[in-house]
Amino acid sequence: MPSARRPHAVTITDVAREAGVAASTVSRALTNPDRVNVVTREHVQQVAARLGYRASPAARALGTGRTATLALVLPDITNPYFSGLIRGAERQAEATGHILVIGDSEENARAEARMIERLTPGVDGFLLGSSRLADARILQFNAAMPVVLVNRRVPGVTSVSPDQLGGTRQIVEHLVALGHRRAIFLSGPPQSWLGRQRWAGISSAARKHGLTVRRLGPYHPSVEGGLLAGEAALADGATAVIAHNDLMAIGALKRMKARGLSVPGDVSIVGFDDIFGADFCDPPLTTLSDRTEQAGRSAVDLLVALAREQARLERDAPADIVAPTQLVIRGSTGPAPQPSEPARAASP
Amino acid sequence: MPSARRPHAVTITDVAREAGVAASTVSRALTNPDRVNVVTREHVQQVAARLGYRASPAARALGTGRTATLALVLPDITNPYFSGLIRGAERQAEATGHILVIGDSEENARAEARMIERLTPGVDGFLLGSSRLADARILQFNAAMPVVLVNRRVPGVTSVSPDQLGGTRQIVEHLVALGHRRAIFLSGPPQSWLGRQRWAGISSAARKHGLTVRRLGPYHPSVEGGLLAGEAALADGATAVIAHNDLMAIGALKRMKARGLSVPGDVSIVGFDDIFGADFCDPPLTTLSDRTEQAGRSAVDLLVALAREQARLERDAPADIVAPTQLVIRGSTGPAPQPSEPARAASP
DNA sequence: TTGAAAGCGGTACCAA
DNA sequence: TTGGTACCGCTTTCAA
Repeated sequence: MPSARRPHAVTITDVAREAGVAASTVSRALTNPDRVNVVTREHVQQVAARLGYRASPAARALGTGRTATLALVLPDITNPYFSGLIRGAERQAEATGHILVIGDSEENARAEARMIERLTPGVDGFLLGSSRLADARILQFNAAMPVVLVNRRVPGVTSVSPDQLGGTRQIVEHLVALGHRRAIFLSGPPQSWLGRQRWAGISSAARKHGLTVRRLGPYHPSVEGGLLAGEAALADGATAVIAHNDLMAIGALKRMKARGLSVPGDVSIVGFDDIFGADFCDPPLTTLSDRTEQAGRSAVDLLVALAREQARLERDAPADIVAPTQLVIRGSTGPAPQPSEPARAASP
Repeated sequence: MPSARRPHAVTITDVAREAGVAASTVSRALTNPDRVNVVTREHVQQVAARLGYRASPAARALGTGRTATLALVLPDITNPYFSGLIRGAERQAEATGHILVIGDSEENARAEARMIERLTPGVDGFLLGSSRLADARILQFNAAMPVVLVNRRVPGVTSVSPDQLGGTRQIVEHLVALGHRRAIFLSGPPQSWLGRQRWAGISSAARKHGLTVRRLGPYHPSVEGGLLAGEAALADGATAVIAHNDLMAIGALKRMKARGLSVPGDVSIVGFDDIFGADFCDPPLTTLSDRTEQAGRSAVDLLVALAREQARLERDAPADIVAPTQLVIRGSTGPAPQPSEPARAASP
C-alpha cells in the first residue's frame, strides 16, 4: 500500500518562517488579531494570504476540542419536506463558519442512534430533525453533546418545532366549516412526535367542534404508504381524510382518483408540510405549512450558541421555539357531500 | 470566555492503561489487527469496547493526512432532482466508512469555488454535482484533490453522467412520432453542462428528423424560471416545448394552464430528470429519467478509490461512467394539434 | 510481537 | 507584544 500521506499544503510554520516571526505569533495574528501588533498582524496576514495558507481543521480540532462541524440527522433525506431544513441549516452553518455533515437514519431509531454515535467524535453538536428516538435516548445524547431538536419537543432539550396545536385547530375548523362530520386521520410512524402531536391536536379540536375522527395506521410516511392508507380510508365512509403528511396525502389522493372518487367532491383531503408538489398535484393540496428553512436557520443558531457555552449554563433553561403554522387552502378540500351519496368507491 | 476544552471522551491511552499495553499496541490492535498477537488483540478490543472507545477523527486525520470525509457540492440542495444523489452518496459514504459533508453553491460558480476552497483542508475529495465551474477551474481543483464529477464530463476528470445523447434522441423521436414539426427548447443556466448537452443532442436529433427547434432563454432552472419561460414560449407558436428540467417544465405547465391552453391538446411539454412530482402534476409530465441514487453511489465509489490511490496512478485514465436514461411517457405529450388551430394563448 | 518516541499542525500558557 | 514550548490523540517508524 503506497497510501502516502498527503501533507497539509501550507502550514503555520511555513508562514512563520516566511514572515520572520514565531508560529505562535502567526496563530494569534490569524485567530486573535487584537492580541498582536498592528504592523506584525498585517504583515503576517499578507504573507499568509500570499502563500495561500489555510488552517488545518484537524490540527485545530485536536488542539481545541472543537471541530467547527455540525451534524444534521434526518429520517429521510429524500422527503422534500426536509429540503428547506437542509438548506436553512447549511446556509446558517456556513454563515457561522461551520461545516454541515448530513446523515440519513431511514426512519429507524436504531440507525439514528448509530449514526449519532458514529458522528459524535467529529462534530460540535447535533441537529436532530424529526428524531425517531425515545425521549430517554435523546436526553442521554443531550447530556453528552449539544443537541437541538427540530420538529420535536423533549423537556430539557433545546428545540424548534412548528405549532401543531394551532395548526390542527385550523384544519378541524376548516373541515367543520365545510360541513364535514366524520373524518379519518391516517397516521404515520408511531415514533413521530409530530405525528402524535397532530393526532392529539386533531382529537382535541374535533371534540370541541363535534367532529368524529377515527385514526387509521400506522403507515409509512411516504407516497407508497399513502396509497395503502387511502385504500383503507375508502372502507370507512368518512367525508374527510387528514393524512400524517403531504407525501401520504398525495398517495391517498392518487388512490382515491384511481378508485374513481372525486376529490373534493366525494372526499376532502388535507395534508401537513406544504411540500414541493403540494401546489400542483391534482387537485392541489390543502395543507398545513410551516417555514422549514427558517427553522433550520434558527436551529443552527441555537446549536452554535450551545456549543459555545460548552458548560451546562445555557442548557439549564433550554430554548423552545414554537414556530407559527398556516393552513394553505387549495383544491383538495370542499363542502361535504350530501349524506345520501356516501363517499364510497365504485365496486371493483 | 470560559470556552473550556471538551476533552475527547476515552482516548487510546486510557485503553492502553486499562489493557496493560502500550498505546501503539492499542492503535495496531484496532486498525491493523493482523500485526498483533491474537490474544493481545482480542483483549485490547474487548477493553476498548468496554470503555466505549471511539477514535478521534481529528487526531487520526492529523497523523495520517486523511479525514475519511467526502464533500458533496450542489448548485441547489432543494431541487428534488438532487435528493436521490444526496441519498445515494450518503449511503455509500457510510458504507465505505466515510462522512459526507454537503455544500450548496446556489447556482453560482464563484460560490462553488469558495465552497470547495473552504472545504478542501477538511476532506479527502469532492463530489461535484452539476458543477457550474469552468472546465479550467475544475481541472485545477482536480490537480490538487481527488474529484468526481456528476452530471458533467471534463476530459481528464473522473465522472458519472446520464446519457444525454440517447435521451434527447428518444425525446425528439417521441415528438416527431406524435406529428410535431416545431418545438421550443427552454434553456437553463449557460453554465450547466447538462443543459448544453441537451441542446446539442436535441438540435442534432431534430435535424435528423426534420423537426424545427428554437431555443429560448437562459432561464433560472426553477419553477419560477419555468413560469417565465412558459410565457415566452407562448409567443412562438410551436406545438411542443422541451424544458431544461422538470422544475421548469412544471412552471411552464402551470403557465400554459393559467393562460387557458390545454396540455397536451394545444402544446406538449417534455422535461428532464423525472423528479418527485413529475408523476402527479396535471397532466403528469413526460420526462427523461435517470437513476440519480445509483449515480451517487457510483460516484462515491470512484471517489473513494481515487482518494486511496492518492498518487496520480488512477487519475491518468479517469473513469467516465455514462449511465442510461429512459424517456418516461406520461400525459403532458400528445399528438400535435392541427395547423388550423394554432397553439396560442387567448388574448389577454 | 511489542514498546518508546517522534511527529502531524495548531493553540495556549508562561516568560521574557 | 512576542517567542518558546508543552500538549491534543493517533499513527508510524525504529528498536528491542
